[in-house]
Amino acid sequence: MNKSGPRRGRRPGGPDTRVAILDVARRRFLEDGYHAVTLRSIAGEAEVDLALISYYFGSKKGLFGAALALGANPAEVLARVVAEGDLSTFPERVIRQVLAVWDDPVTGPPLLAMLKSAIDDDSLGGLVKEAVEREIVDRIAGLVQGREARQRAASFTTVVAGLIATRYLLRLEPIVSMTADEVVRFVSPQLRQALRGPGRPAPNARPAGRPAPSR
Amino acid sequence: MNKSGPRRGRRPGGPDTRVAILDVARRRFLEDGYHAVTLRSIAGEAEVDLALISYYFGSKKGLFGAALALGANPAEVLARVVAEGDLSTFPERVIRQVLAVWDDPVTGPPLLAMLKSAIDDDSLGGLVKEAVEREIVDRIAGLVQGREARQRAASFTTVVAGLIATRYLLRLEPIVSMTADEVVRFVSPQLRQALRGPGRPAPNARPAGRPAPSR
DNA sequence: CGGATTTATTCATCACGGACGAATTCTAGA
DNA sequence: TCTAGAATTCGTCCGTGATGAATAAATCCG
Repeated sequence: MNKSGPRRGRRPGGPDTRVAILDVARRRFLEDGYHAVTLRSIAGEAEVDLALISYYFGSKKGLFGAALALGANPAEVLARVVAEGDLSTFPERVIRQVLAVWDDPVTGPPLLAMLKSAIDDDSLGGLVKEAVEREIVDRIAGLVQGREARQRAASFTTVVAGLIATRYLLRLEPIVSMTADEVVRFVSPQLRQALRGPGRPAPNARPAGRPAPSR
Repeated sequence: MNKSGPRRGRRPGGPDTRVAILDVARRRFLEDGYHAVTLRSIAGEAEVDLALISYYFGSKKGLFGAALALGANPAEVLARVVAEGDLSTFPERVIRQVLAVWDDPVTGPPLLAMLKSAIDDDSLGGLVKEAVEREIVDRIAGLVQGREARQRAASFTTVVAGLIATRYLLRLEPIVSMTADEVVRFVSPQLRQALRGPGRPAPNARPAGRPAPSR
């Protein structure tokens, strides 16, 4: 009966609400993906009023961004891989590292969620694109050093992107069910080939043969 | 004031409603992507009552599936590519075909939208995944014929997926700005390598060096 | 200490989207 | 012609993200 007590207004105690929300949000987003998660469910789980989310983060996207800003950026991972070992084993090391990170149940889902949301939201996509260009392609290009380094680095990135796309985004068989060793065995030759680059630069020399099927 | 006339009920004339809906739906989905399109807007544009969509297709997803079942499926494209020419030029032909379709301002965007939609909705992703496995991987596997054909076909698919992911999904430089010829030059070696497969099966032989960074 | 201000919280709604069920009317088949 | 089913419309439900007003605690400042 007691309709009582102060209902509205600030509740006593320190405002750790913000981090509570962020905490729950991060976990939920990474578990279930952006669209599947509802703000109400986050608010409920964090034992917080729905409006507080808007209050602190403005919008669902804002919350998502804030939640993802925490930890796990791929650039560091690459940096580590690049740093250790020499160029001859680079492809294998990259694949193993990619698999280690993406297969890991704690680091994988965040990356996946980030990637997915970057894909369906163009503004986020732009950020990812630039980060990848700057932190990955340019870095690899610096490594390979030779003519057409940037294109070769990009080819390399393309193959890695394909691996990620098929194994984690699309979950394509038989890629998904391959062991790490198998993936290394089947994919590293392509990476190596990419680094090596196409045979002769052939700036405009078209030896003979077909003049490139004109379309 | 005449509130009049028969309002409810079946309207006279042949029921071409179903295809009308499908028509609009297809275009809209491919233009704007799954989430951005609302059933109400489709109904409006098709000059049809909202409930008719449920009536005919059950749900939004049902409509999406039905809309995509129509035409422009990549399987046919592959089939055409596979049919003509011999295996030695297969990689180049695939790349050129992929570029032709995805760069085309009329066929490209639809595919892109479809892909994006499939990525952020898992149930749709499942459909795409199965289609790709069945129509692409298995088909290529049938072509290459040899040991580990399926894995080699999958590797091939991975490289193609990478190309699509970087050039169209992520729009990564310098991939996006390459001409078709450049793409062919830089990517086809990897495709060829993928078809060839890794050198020796090497079931458990690990030459020497480090025993694969254990984690 | 005591008001004024800022910060945190709750409640009440809004507008919109998808889905459904009941009612209605037309078409087709016996 | 009578009747079963197909096609169509309306009204409504429920869940979603977002926002504004009201309220109360915390903080600042003299």
